[in-house]
Amino acid sequence: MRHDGRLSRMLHVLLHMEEQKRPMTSDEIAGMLGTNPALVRRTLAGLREGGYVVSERGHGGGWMLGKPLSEMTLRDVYDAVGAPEIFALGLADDQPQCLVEQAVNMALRQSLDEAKALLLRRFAEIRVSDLRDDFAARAAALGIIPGMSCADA
Amino acid sequence: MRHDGRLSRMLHVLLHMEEQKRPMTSDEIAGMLGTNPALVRRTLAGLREGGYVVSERGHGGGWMLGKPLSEMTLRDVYDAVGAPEIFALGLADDQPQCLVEQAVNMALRQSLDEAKALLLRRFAEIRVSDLRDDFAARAAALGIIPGMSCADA
DNA sequence: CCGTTTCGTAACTTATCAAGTTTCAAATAA
DNA sequence: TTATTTGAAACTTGATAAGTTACGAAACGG
Ligand code: FES
Ligand code: FES
Repeated sequence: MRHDGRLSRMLHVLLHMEEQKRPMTSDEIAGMLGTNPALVRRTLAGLREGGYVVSERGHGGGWMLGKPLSEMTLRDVYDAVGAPEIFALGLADDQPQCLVEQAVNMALRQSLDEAKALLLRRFAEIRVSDLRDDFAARAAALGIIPGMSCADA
Repeated sequence: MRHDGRLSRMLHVLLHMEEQKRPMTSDEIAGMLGTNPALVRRTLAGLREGGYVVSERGHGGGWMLGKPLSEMTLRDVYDAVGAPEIFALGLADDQPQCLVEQAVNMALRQSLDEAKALLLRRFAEIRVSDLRDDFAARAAALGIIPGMSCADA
């Protein structure tokens, strides 16, 4: 199944945004992600509504962090990109007449809901700044100087 | 995102199959599920390989259970339908050069893997016969006679 | 044997939706 | 004014589960 990479992409962008003190344009970000600026605007628009980033138009404009990475959890970002569907697995029919199918749905829903709750709980425990810190620690251990490392950027 | 209903559908079929002692044709099953016989054959083929159902061709042929529902778990059925992708959420790039993106991937993978492990553990704990029992108990409590209740069937 | 039923399988079409693309208006700064 | 950059709408593309069509093979009845 085709998957939804919005959360993944936005986390990547936020981390790079912190490194750059200046505003980043949608074009720059699109180049980084290997995608296009319209998609970047579309997706970052959600983060702007939550105050996680701010945008400015015109000369010297672009996108900057709206608050420190330590004040955003993965859950916040997940919600900001529209709380996309988590599971590819689904029910054949949400409101079936068939009592047998209702029993199937009930059991599957319960297991899926548990897994979803666990995932969102984990997301709420992880600050975006934790990703940066983990990364910095690992890079330091390898003797690598942190920073942009993408061929596209 | 479009979701994968194979597990859900196959559980539904297995439960109905137990009620009927005679073989059920792909056409009957397709009518039940509101789908078509080719899809039924395609999906049940996986269950046949695991011995969960058996099929017979020709006059009076069709599909029957290959073992009792108490000897199949949801995990077994999940595997038999091809262990489909569980998550709609995915990574933008599985093997990125960018160290920042690697950090994002690592964090997301860990959370997703935990949720997946929990889900599959739950699936392994639930026997298909448990669904039938739950259903029967609830139906009895409501004073409903268990059996086919689908308008299509 | 022959005709019917039913699965087995492959090839093709459809529906869906995130992602990609195009386009232009509006705002901002030089 | 002119160049830059976001904002937003409309449209196309790509991927794939599901749906469809078609025909062969097997089993059975007569
Ligand atoms: S995209 Fe992360 S380093 Fe360029
Ligand atoms: S499909 Fe379950 S009762 Fe008909």
